[in-house]
This record gives sequence, C-alpha cells and structure tokens, in this order.
Amino acid sequence: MPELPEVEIARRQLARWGEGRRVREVIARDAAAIRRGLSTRPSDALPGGAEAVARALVGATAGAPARLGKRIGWRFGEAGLLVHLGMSGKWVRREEPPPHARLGLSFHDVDGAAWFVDPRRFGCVALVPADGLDAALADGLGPDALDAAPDGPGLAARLAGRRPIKVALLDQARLAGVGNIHAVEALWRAGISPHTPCESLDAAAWARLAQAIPAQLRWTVEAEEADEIAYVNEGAANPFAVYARAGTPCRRCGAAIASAILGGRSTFWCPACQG
DNA sequence: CCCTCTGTTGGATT
DNA sequence: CAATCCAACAGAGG
Repeated sequence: MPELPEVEIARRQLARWGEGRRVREVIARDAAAIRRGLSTRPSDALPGGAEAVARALVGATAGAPARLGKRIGWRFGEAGLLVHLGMSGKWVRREEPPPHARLGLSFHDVDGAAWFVDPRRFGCVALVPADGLDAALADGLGPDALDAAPDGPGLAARLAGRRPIKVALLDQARLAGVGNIHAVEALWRAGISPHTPCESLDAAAWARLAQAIPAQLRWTVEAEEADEIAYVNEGAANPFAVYARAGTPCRRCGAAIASAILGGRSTFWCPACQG
C-alpha cells in the first residue's frame, strides 16, 4: 500500500523504536531484500549483503530516520541505510518474525525486533556510506510533496509540458512522493481533470493543486496516525473520494465517477466537476 | 482445483 | 513521448 503517508508513518515508527539506540542484531531472513541500490528486483540482491549489513549496523547507534518522497534514509554510525517499501512493504515490531519478514533489526533495551515485512518483494534496503546518505536519498528526486511543497507557480514550472497532469504528478524526479492514489485524490480536490495537459492549466488551477497535494497527504498521514483509515484492500471502507469508486456518485456534485487507465495506472475522476 | 485479473512501487523497452 | 511490459506475490472472482 505504500505511498508517501505510509512511508512517513514507517519513518515515525522506526524513530520511536530505534533512534538513539544501539543495534543488537540484524536478522536477514531474505538475503535478496538487501540490494545494490534501490531496485524493485530481488535479482539485484547485493552478494554478501546480509553479512555486510550486519557488519555495518551491529553495535552502531541509530540516528534519526529521514524521509524524502517514498524513500527513507537512516544513519547508523559510519553507514547509511536506504529503505524503499515497494508495493507491499511495511515495518512491524514483534518478538517473532511475521510471515514474509525479510529483515529484522533489534536494539539494545528494546524488546522484539523491527521487521521489514514485504509479501511482494518489490521493496528493499541498500547500504551506502553515511557521508553519502543525504545525496543518495535525494538522488533523482524532486522536492518532497509534503515537506517542501512548491507553491502554484513553482509547481507549474516543475511540471511544465504537454503531459496529462496526472501523469506528470507521478514523475518522482519533478515532485517526490505523489503516487497513484493521492494524485487522483488531489486532482479531485482541486477540481482538475486528470487528462488536462499541464500546459493548459491556468494559474488559479495550479494554485488549487499546489494547495490540494500537501493537504491530501497531510490528511492521510493524520488519519493513519490516528488509526482512522485503512487501505483499500484491508477489508475496511474505502476512505477516498474517487479512488476505486467508479460508477458511484461524486461526493461534491453527485455525478457518476469515471475511470480509465492513464499513465499505466487506474485513474478515477468526476467528469462533471473536474473541469 | 485452476485459471485470469488486478494492484498501492519503479524502471526498461517499444 | 505514450503505451506496454516486467519484477514477485496475494487475493478475488469465475
């Protein structure tokens, strides 16, 4: 499920569990979860990665985990750990490894371990030198969509071009952290059709969108922090205004929500009030 | 039981 | 450039 809000929740959890504590043990249950750089493929596993991570982390003190877009960067003494949750990754704290646990980190003075759980295995961790951690975290990414959100003109400049706005929003090199669900939701909030070419949006539309993106992300982080929402496939009610709601009435105007594939991903919008 | 379809990630290929 | 495929798996539906 991870988009930026889930990554931010994971970052806060890791900070609560590990920050300022010394690593006791690294438990690599799936060596292919440790990759050379951030890659979605287990075949990009770092040879000897399990030993390398243990050597680098055990005995080192965890710093404060940082987030940029959907990545986490976490310093341990001379080493840095990059984390990407992929499509199904999350961190949980347990005594015993849950199903699909890939990597566990235990700390002195804390019970159990923080387990990286990732059924679909697109997620990974990668080791970098601590002095290169910030650069590696930011490599190839635009500003963070929540913590460094551009204003209307800034967003217009970053996303300039002929692409449909929904596709441009998913371009992490332009703006980091907006994924499929929140792109769709932010466009509904801003009253903009996902098909609109960036070059035909006016200043007022850019201003609404620049406000809607961090508002959407902040709302989701807060709702998840308060345990008020669960994700689409977790059996709970769909908390979103348009995502996965094709055919149901728009909350704002009552028209039937439409759906299509845009940028290779499922897209939902209200054909009546998203001009 | 088995087959097909879909998916929240990102990157390569066409 | 936009569409398609791919990675690896779970879960739903027929």
